[in-house]
Amino acid sequence: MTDATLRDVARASGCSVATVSRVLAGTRPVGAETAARVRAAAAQLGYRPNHAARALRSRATGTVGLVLPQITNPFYPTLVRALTHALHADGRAVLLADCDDDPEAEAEHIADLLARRVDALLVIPAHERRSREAVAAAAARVPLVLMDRGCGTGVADSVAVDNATGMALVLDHLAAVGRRRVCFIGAAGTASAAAERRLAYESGAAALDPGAPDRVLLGDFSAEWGRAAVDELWESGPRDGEPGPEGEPGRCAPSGGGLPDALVCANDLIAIGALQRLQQRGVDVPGQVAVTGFDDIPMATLSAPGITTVRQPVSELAAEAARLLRRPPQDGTRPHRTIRLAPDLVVRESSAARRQSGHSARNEQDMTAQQDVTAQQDMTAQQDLTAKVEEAQ
Amino acid sequence: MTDATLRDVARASGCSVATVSRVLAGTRPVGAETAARVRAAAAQLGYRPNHAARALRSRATGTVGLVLPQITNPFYPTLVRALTHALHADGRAVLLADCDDDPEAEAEHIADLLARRVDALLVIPAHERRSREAVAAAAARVPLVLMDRGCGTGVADSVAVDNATGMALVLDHLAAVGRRRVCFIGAAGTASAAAERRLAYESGAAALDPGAPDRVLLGDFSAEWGRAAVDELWESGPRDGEPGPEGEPGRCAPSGGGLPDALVCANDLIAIGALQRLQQRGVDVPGQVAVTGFDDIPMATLSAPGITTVRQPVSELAAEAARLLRRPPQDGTRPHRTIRLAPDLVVRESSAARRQSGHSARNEQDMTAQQDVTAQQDMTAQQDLTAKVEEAQ
DNA sequence: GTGAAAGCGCTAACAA
DNA sequence: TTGTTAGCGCTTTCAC
Repeated sequence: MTDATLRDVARASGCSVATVSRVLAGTRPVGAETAARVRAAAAQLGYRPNHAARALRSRATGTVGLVLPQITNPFYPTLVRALTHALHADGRAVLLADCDDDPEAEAEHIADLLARRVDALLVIPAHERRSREAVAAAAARVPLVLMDRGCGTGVADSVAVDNATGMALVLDHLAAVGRRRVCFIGAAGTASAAAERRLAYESGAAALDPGAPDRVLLGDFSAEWGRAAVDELWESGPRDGEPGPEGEPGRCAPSGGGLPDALVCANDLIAIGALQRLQQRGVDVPGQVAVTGFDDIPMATLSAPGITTVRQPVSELAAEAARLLRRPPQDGTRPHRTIRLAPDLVVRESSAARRQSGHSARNEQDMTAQQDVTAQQDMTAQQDLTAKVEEAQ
Repeated sequence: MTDATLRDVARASGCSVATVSRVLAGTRPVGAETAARVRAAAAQLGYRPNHAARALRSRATGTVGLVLPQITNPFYPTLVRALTHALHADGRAVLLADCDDDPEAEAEHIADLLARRVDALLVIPAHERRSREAVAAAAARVPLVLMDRGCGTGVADSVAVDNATGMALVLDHLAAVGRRRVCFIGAAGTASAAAERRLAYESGAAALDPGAPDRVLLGDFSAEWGRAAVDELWESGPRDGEPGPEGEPGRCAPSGGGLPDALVCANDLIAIGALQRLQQRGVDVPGQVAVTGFDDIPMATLSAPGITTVRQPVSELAAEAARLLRRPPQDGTRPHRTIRLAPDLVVRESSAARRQSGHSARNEQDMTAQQDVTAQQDMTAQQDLTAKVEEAQ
């Protein structure tokens, strides 16, 4: 049994295909009675518009391409979920492409999606530099929004978490629970998350301790690195009490000797690895050392103790991306928008104040430091005015 | 600048659109020289076929719908990755829909995907019973493969892990490392994973201990439940040494008293919750109690100790699903295929042999020897010899 | 082996 | 407000 077409509906309702099209697409005003008749006939025949025909004619597929570096990155599923929901709410379907962190695969996927005539693209670039060419080329053809990561300057609109604010929330919190000897375990490189979080730490940590900004260890965004960093600190770092030698920058170089009382990790994976290795070494978390993460991936709740972290405003990020894609196509080269949304701090046991040394059996008490909604909007608006924003180098 | 069309290529290469189409689609034999000329012209113009037009004409979109209950379920990202790769290798694009565990949303997404003329559907049903209607209706219109979960009998082809084999691997392994007093922490309900894993435990555990098949606790597939189950066992269960009262079925009812020396969990989330609560109670894992999971989600590696678990053969599952979708459409009502693929056991520290136990398999003795803080490696390679199917990775 | 022509189902001009 | 007409870019008969 073949599907009903517009013509079938037209015949059944006794009017022309054009009228039926107008009723069903809501493009033009149509007489109430006719409209009713058309709708009845359509329902009766179980009419389903053929998107392929519609796409061919109207040059719009109602489809958005979503290009990810690796869906197995633990932060992305949440984001993908929010994005698909936001886009489906707009009546758009989502074509998914996973690039396996390979910029060449990414370029191919982008080309394929373009050939499939997606109306727009949402891209989390696989590589800060090597993704740029393909992304820029695509952005010239369809509306394109970069998410989470950047890929050079002035390529396209972008939406991401405000890393600086997030890091500031962490540092404020650590100060409030009396931590001073903080140390940053981050990721090397110039990608936005790595660089911005590191810079935010370096500029904010001085408020806790003059030596803190120099206590920085850089690796990558993995649990493996979190473990290694703790080993580095606890093995080659100066012992508690004895004044340490002046360390090189890039190593953890406590100005007054002693081990850190808080590890600020650039993401949750690092934090999980660090936490794990601390526990294996018999270090009490949070009793002796607090540990914080970034992103609030599902695992951050599941570890024991749960990890204090910065929750990315996933729904808002998705909504903002969807909004950018809804905007009418550009007349000429309007400057790109860079939208940064303020995150929340989620306080869990890994950063509890020292006296309540942590084996509270209740793991689920996430205390969300609720961020003022107005402030967040202001943040957005403010950034909107700054049309062009340079990536931190 | 508008895209080049077939006509453009035809003009540039001095032949008809039909010929160009045949060259580019490879549908019919074409003179070698003409073909070369066409290809050159196409490349020169940067020709990209318009999929919408192609779809309209050939009634095939080259697109597959992937319908998920919740992409945030930690097992799915890996599966989605494998599926998209397998499908992209076939030149198909993937339309993604996330249903938020809601069968009604699922039905809508399926209808939408059908309206968008997907060539086929891949569905992980949100609900064993309530997904059935929409799935069956869709299966009547396009090739449809169920993955991971079922939804009633005889609805469509399906591909899933062989839960029975997986559970048998776990029980064999526990026997080999000298565990006898095993207890199952599973999920209630009739959904395939829940029911099959439970049944496999019940029929396989007797080999370890006559009372084992009755030691079954049922909740859901969450870490929360894993924690609760441990509380139930350690609080209301009989103390070590004292003979316990005959317990009701559904509770853990050790026939000879005493706490379990191994917790067989129906998935990794339960295992993570159980492990966590055991540690909070000061129970040594694996010293006193072994813990095993199922699925091998990323978190299973990240916990300390790493969790011994059953790794789903994700690439093979994806390949098999893609293969089913490639098959030509059915003539009449051929019976549906149900494909079950054997998984591997991944031995990690959570089930290491106790040092005092004298007679364990060689593998596990090696394991024990390596079990210091730095031994974090999966023992997959060795176990592969025991497992019934080798991974093609 | 190649070309001409006829649509796939729909929307957008242009008339009425 | 409604109908008529012309395609969107492609594949696929059918001729040659």
